[in-house]
Amino acid sequence: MGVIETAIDTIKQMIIDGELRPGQKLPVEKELAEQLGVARNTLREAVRALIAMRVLQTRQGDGTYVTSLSPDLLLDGMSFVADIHLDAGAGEFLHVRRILEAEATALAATRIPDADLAHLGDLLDEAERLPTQTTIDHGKLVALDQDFHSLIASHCGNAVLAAVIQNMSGRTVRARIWRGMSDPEAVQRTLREHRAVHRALLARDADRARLHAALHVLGVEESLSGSRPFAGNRGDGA
Amino acid sequence: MGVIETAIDTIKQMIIDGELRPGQKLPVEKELAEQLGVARNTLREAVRALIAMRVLQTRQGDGTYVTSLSPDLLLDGMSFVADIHLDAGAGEFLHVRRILEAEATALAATRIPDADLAHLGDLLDEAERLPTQTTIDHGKLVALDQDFHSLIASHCGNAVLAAVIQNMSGRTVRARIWRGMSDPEAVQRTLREHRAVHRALLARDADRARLHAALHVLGVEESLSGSRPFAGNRGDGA
DNA sequence: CGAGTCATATTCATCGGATCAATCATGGAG
DNA sequence: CTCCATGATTGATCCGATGAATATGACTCG
Repeated sequence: MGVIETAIDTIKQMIIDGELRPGQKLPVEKELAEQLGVARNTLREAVRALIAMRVLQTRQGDGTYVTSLSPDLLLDGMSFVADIHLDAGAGEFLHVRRILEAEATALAATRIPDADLAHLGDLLDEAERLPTQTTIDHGKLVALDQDFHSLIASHCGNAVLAAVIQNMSGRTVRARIWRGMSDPEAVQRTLREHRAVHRALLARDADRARLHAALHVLGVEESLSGSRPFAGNRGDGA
Repeated sequence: MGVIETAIDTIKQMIIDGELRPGQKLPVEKELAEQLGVARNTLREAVRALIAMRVLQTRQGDGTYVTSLSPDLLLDGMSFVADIHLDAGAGEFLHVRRILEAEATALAATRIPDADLAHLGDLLDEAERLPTQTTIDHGKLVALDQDFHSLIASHCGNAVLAAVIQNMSGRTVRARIWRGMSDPEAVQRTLREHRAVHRALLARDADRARLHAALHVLGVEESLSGSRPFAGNRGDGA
């Protein structure tokens, strides 16, 4: 195994063993490099890898710190994975999202505060006020959609579950889904499904919430796979 | 944003845009560095970060290549996240695993080939033959456990789902779970649950398989949270 | 002519050092 | 005591050099 890989694993193990704790400052580059027996430049590449996976964080002029290591932070690299598989694996990601989101919505039914339920209603109101005749403001719709699902997931009582859902469909995927809804009717149907989920949550009915959430994601899956094979096949060219 | 972050995102975007495809060779370090307008060492740190997330792969003396980008490859960094949260968030990871594994097992009930069903039976036979009286071979049990669940998940027909499940509990987590089973009875119970899942799969009964899989993971959750608060609290010392 | 072998070139891996930039700590001025 | 300037600390970026692994092409031998 390469020197850098070894350095990465050593630092990882120091964290797993509790030798390095969240928020703690690491030794300065020069010192840590000597401690691990590698050159400073080599250590930097190891640290850089851990920064990329949100394990470490550096502040120039100050030092290098261990992040909070919270699941939502560490799992947010997954959205890139989802983005890469726009073409082939989008359906598989959506299927996982359907499974998780159904359960998370059911869990949220008995956990989400009234204030946030009201806020969900506001989001739906805002989405429905957007003009859907000719020019659909996809950017705004995507943002509202993301807020809607994100707010529900965040109240499922499980931070890991919420984080995985959040990252199961990255920005690119979500944007593409809404962009595919050139048909205003499809947009309306999606908003109706959101309403149904909201009503189930208002009734604090976990089973109904689960069903409507699953149905909603399933609708997206089917609209992607079956309906319009013409949508966006730009092939491989530029 | 830093120079390196920019370089990372640029390469990422090149992949998302299809400019770089799986298996394709990147320009040599010197050339790519000039193309991105950074020093070679800086580019190396960007490449190193992408290597850490399994997006790129280098072969000394040959070049740098884009990996297959398959979900199981890209998602396997998640196991480290699970390993980090041994103490606090183990239950939350297990809950997600329960949700996903129940569904994956149900899906596998109608998809797994007969040959693999037989192989599952062999794994269970082998586990039951292990002596459980005094010295429990945890390493072997962990390996068999991992093989059992992994084989089922791999036949759910969804590579993303299988990959997420696979990484939802890393090696460290799984080892700790089994190590916690100092009671031979707990081991026996776990093996009985495996048998139940296997029987449901043999009967090609998706509903039964889903229930038994969920119950199995739930049992692990409950044994971790409720039963023995004395287990392994070595605190923060060495 | 074909297969195996070896020298060479290419490429990444690692290292050490140099310079710049951001932040912090210290001490003095008001 | 507060505010600000200055130097010290630390990471960011860059450059160049050497080592190690691989591929490529030429060469030899059968």
